[in-house]
Amino acid sequence: MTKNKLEITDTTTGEKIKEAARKVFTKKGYAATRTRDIAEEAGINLALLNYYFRSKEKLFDIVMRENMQQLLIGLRSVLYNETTTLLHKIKAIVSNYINLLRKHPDLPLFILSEIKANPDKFAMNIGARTLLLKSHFFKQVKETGKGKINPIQIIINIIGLTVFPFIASPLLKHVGDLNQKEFDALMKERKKMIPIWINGMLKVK
Amino acid sequence: MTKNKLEITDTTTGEKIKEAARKVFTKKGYAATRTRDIAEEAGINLALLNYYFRSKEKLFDIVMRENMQQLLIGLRSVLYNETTTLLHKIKAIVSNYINLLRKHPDLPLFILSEIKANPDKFAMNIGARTLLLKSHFFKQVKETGKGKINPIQIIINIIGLTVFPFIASPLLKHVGDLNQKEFDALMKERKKMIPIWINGMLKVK
DNA sequence: GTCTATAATTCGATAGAC
DNA sequence: GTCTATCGAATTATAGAC
Repeated sequence: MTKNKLEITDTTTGEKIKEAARKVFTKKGYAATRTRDIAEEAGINLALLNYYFRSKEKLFDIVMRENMQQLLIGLRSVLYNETTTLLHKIKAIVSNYINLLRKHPDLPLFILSEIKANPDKFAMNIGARTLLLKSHFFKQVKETGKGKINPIQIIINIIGLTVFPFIASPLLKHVGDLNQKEFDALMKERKKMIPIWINGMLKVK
Repeated sequence: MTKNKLEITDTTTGEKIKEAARKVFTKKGYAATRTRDIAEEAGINLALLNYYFRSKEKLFDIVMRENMQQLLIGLRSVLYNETTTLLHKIKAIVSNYINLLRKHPDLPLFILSEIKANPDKFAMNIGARTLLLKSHFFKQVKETGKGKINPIQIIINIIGLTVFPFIASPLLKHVGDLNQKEFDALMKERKKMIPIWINGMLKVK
């Protein structure tokens, strides 16, 4: 939730290639990406790409690892803070992720597609699981819902309400007849509304 | 919301190939799919696939068109029914889509990925837009929210809460430590809960 | 209609000069 | 480190026999 690694503009050749790879992979997915496109985007030669990263797959793994880290950076400090209210945490999570996704709208669809395409590669360390399940945040959700609602459902809703519009943006823009500016305004409004909606879910019934 | 075209088991060779193509395309995406895989899945030869459908892309277009239709079948009759309440419509939409997605969980991620990869190909007829915007359902959402809430936000939420868990299921199963059976139980529960949550959103604030 | 064999192309990766 | 040129594998598509 702090600094944005995806925006560092390093000038070394290796970094130039990685940034080009991130851009092309994220836009087209692993299978549809040609290493030639990455080389062109980076303004270097195809051979040089293999010189630096040995193979398409190794380059992909590095880029993807950094993408995942990007999404988790700062999350722990929010989830495990024992001095803030649940509502405060929800506001922080939603607001920070919407800010991030407005800068990198292709990220979630890309990551979820690649996880589905290769679940074993992302057979994540138990850490990702415990990060959520052992957190103070999770306890707060459980307590606030007090047996009336499965906390997992609330987690799904927070993430879904936040992330889904970016995943479906081409569709939403079309059926909702929205241009980029209007879409962006909707996302800004959601930063305010999602915590209110979630709060309602925790009290309903 | 009625019959399920994806489940028709036609015995003609053309249909066998189409069903195999749907299965492989949906699982792996267009770029990662090899026509050889489709042929093998269909139990026929690679040459025969081209004999029937001329090219990988033409076969894909046909399958995708049917997939999209599948998602819209029966929707019009719900959206334009002037005799049912808004809550009743929401229940019908959510329940029917969750039922469909439990049978075809890969469908949304596949379709949204391919739309993003090739937005021009899906430059849909104005029909898809007006189907929603001119509907009685949309009027009801607008009225019920009475200026306090943008109806588009509510639409996003209905679809997002319904579809997102299927898009993110590999991730959810991992971080939530859920097996398929538990995941399925959550989705069943959401059929009941989503209309309640949406109802809360329409009254809040 | 269905098959085997192969042409034609694309793409990841490497050899080798500078 | 960086380039040009090319190899070799994979893949779509087709030719031609049955």
